[in-house]
Amino acid sequence: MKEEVQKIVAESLDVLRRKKGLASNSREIEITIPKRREFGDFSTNVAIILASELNKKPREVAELIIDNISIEGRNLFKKIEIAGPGFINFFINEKAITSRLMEIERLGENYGKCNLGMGEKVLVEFVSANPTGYLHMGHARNAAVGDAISNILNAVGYDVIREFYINDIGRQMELLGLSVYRRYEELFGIKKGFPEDGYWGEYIKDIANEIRDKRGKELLAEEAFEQEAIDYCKDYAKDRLLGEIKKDLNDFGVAFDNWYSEQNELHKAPSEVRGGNRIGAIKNELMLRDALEEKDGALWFKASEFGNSQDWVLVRKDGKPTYFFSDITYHYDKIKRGFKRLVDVWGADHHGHFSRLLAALRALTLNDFSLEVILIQFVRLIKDGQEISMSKRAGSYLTMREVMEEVGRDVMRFFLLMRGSESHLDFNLDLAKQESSENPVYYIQYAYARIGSVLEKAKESELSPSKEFVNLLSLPEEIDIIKKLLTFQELVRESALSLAPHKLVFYLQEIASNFHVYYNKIRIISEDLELSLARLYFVSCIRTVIRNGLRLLGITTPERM
RNA sequence: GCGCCCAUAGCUCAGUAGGACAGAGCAACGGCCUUCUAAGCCGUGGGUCGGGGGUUCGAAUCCCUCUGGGCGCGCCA
Repeated sequence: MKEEVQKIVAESLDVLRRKKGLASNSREIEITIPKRREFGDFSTNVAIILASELNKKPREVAELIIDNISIEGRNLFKKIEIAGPGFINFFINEKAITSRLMEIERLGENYGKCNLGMGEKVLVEFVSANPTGYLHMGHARNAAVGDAISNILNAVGYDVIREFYINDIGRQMELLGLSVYRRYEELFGIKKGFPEDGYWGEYIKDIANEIRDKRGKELLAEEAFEQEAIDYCKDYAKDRLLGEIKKDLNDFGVAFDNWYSEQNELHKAPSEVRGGNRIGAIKNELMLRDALEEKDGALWFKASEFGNSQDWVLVRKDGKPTYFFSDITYHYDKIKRGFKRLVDVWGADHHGHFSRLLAALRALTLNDFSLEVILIQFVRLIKDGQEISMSKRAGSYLTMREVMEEVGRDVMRFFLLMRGSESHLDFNLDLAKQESSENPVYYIQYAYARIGSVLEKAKESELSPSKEFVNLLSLPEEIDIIKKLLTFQELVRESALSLAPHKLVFYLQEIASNFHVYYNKIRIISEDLELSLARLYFVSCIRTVIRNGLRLLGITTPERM
């Protein structure tokens, strides 16, 4: 509807341009929905903007624009006003509004979708947690946001691939293996001292126990020969923990299209580019571009020559590549796989990584791509009004699974999506556990279920929603809700453009609230048959929007509550 | 020290490609179930948009500066 208003104003400007030779402005005409009812359904500031260019008074310009609006345009509006410093306010005809319900009904599940992305491939990488422990609430937030963004991008016409990068090689994995092995030794009374920067969590002991149950004391070895045993522990623990991660995410309702193993894809897989493995190929590429330098026995990327603040090590003294190097190769590979648009969801503590990664990709002379990184701020868990402290290394943290079991998947997803990613998020366990109106998830789901219940009731009396009488919908509540329903498509687009699912959350809360108010005030099924049919049609459209919105967030829509 | 993020009602946060008297939820208090689900609704209060400058017809939104928080600045990831 907004586009139509925009078009009408644009046409008027065209006419003016021809008649009066007004200076053309290439700027897009801004149409907004005013906050205040007195300012109409749509408003534009073009007259104010143009006034200074034309050296006329804004209100005079506004009058000219209004005078040249087409007949067709006039039919859409009930009233057009000039207000304040020169805003033009448009008031839409009620009939034009109610008839739009048909579009919602016709599109059904597709209402809200569009073809903005035109089928372009997008790779959304998220969670990508190291398989060294259980997922915690930070990962959960990352998962909820990454998944919702994927859904939203998909809805606006992108071809989305969800990918999880498995960091299954490197120092942290070595530490994991060693930690498990030391715990294993302890089971046989051998105490060699636990690595200070190892993994201290209780789950390491559990894994050690499992290994003992499987292999007995077979793995015990003299210090000089223990590497093989440590490797075994490492692989065993990795498989175990990755299995847990996959299970958690699956139970959370996140389905990755691709699990990308660093070890298999970057170290083992041969490179398509110039022989060797992928990571080796990147080294060659960077060498050719004179971006590398040997120093102190390590290999450095001269990032400072590519716009970053300092140089970084790519290959350690011991010959092993750093995480940075792997990540460069990984992102290079993403682009080579045909993705021109990359979206990464990271924990906020990784923000420093972004510019150096860009510098490296630039050094590789990759230009035709975009990398958008969503930095997720931390989650604080609040229980009994108190913050629960968490430390991954020490192993003292509430896992994603524990919280999910306590509050349920829908509540968890919703709470994690309630805030903008750049805001710290307080996850209030006390509120999350409440099954009442104070819990916003239930509030929205309840609106959905209530509508379903009304439709059921109607069915019993053999009434079914009908578009035939939508013109009877004339209460201000009805008109207002329909107007809001009609902004859904644009809202989805906006959420996609800003990669911000929380906008959808707020929208759904408003729609649900509007419906509950309406429900309490207005009888849907009444003596008036035609009006009843129209209202049933109306509420079923509300239900469609709530359903489509919740689906994008990955939240279920229970038929009964 | 340098860099990034944040600061809006008692609490948790929306609103930031500038727009017309600043919003929601929670918390507090008082009401509403013989009528389509009370996981609901109605009513009441509550803010120098961290401080100070600047740009603009117009600033919570843009620029500068200060203050107070969080995070980063590894041959960890």
